[in-house]
Amino acid sequence: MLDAAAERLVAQGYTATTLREIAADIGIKAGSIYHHFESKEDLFIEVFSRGIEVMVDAFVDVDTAMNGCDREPDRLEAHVRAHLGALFEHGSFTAAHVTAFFTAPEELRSAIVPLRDDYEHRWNALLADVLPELDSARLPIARLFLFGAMNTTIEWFDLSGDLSLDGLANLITVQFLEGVHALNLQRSTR
Amino acid sequence: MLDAAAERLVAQGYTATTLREIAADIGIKAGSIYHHFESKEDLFIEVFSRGIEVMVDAFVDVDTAMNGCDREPDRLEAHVRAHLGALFEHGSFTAAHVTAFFTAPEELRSAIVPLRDDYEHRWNALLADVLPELDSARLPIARLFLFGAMNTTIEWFDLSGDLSLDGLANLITVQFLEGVHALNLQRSTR
DNA sequence: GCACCTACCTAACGTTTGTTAGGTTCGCGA
DNA sequence: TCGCGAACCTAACAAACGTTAGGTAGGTGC
Repeated sequence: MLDAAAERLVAQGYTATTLREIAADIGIKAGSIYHHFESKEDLFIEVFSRGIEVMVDAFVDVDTAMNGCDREPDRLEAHVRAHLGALFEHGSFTAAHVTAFFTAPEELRSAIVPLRDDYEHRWNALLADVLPELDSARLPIARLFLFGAMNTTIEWFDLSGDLSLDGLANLITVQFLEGVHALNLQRSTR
Repeated sequence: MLDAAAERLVAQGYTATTLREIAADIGIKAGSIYHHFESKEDLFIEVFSRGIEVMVDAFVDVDTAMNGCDREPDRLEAHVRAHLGALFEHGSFTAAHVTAFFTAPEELRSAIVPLRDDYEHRWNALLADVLPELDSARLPIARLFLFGAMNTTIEWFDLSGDLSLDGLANLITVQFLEGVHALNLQRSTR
């Protein structure tokens, strides 16, 4: 049922997704949803929360697996790969979150924001490690750049195409890192 | 009226934007909208179309202004600046297009796709000039990268902040170009 | 065998939506 | 001055929405 809700979210956004559709997808009637959730808002809070949980879990997994790694670029690439994995390989929750979060009403969003902040803080800490030359003002911008590059892939990347998720993660990581380095060079030589 | 519709689109998406709201914003009643447009779909087709027109106009302007320019990176940066300008400086049409296009029903989208294709082709041609070393398979991916970087700025960039639009355009262009160069180096030395 | 809970259903409610038919106001051209 | 069309209004329509109250089938524990 949560899966069905997430898939509808990806395809149609919050307002256009009706409880009757979700119910029909799993073979029950709309009223029965209220046996499991108090409201439409409640249901989608759960969906969006799981979307972040999937991302955070993937992040933590990489952190522990990469514990002894001393090559920072490799650590970053592993995390990029994990984020893309959350988007494409672990159901529709993360994809629903990334595409439909801003289509949800404000009251719902504010309930989710703390979870989002947690995930963003983890990335800020990671980027501060990988790119120690970046001052604290530029760091969030760099993160937003990277998030933009990763999250817009859901609009065009095809899992069954020529490019693999590993390849895509490498592409994004290299392009991001070299881009940031180039910006630093440009600034310091001016 | 089109402006009001565009602003509502940015804030709420397609389905959540009602004709009564738009009418109230400009001081008329919902029924009166049908004197100017045949349907809600028709109204928003016009909004989305203008969103692209603004981008295409900005693109063409740069093309003519930069006619005698032989430094390709500068040409690219000017186009990036123009795209960002369309997003932030020429009303809400382009912003509405970029944020809400995927929240619109499929029938409406398919009416707009040809216009989108036209704009994408212009960018493909531009990138083919600026990055002649890129083969035709990688070129659309590079464009999607760049579009992702530019379009996600509407979610966080603040016109009244420290960073100017010129500065942002330079940031994105340098980061993009150097990233692509680095990828090519990595490939050719393997 | 009885009570009870979970999971679902039916049927309706009030509201809001896009849309329409018919009427009013106002300004311009002949 | 008359006619006409553009711009807008009122009032309602059917459909769809989230939501609720009350009822039913089946399994579990005592």
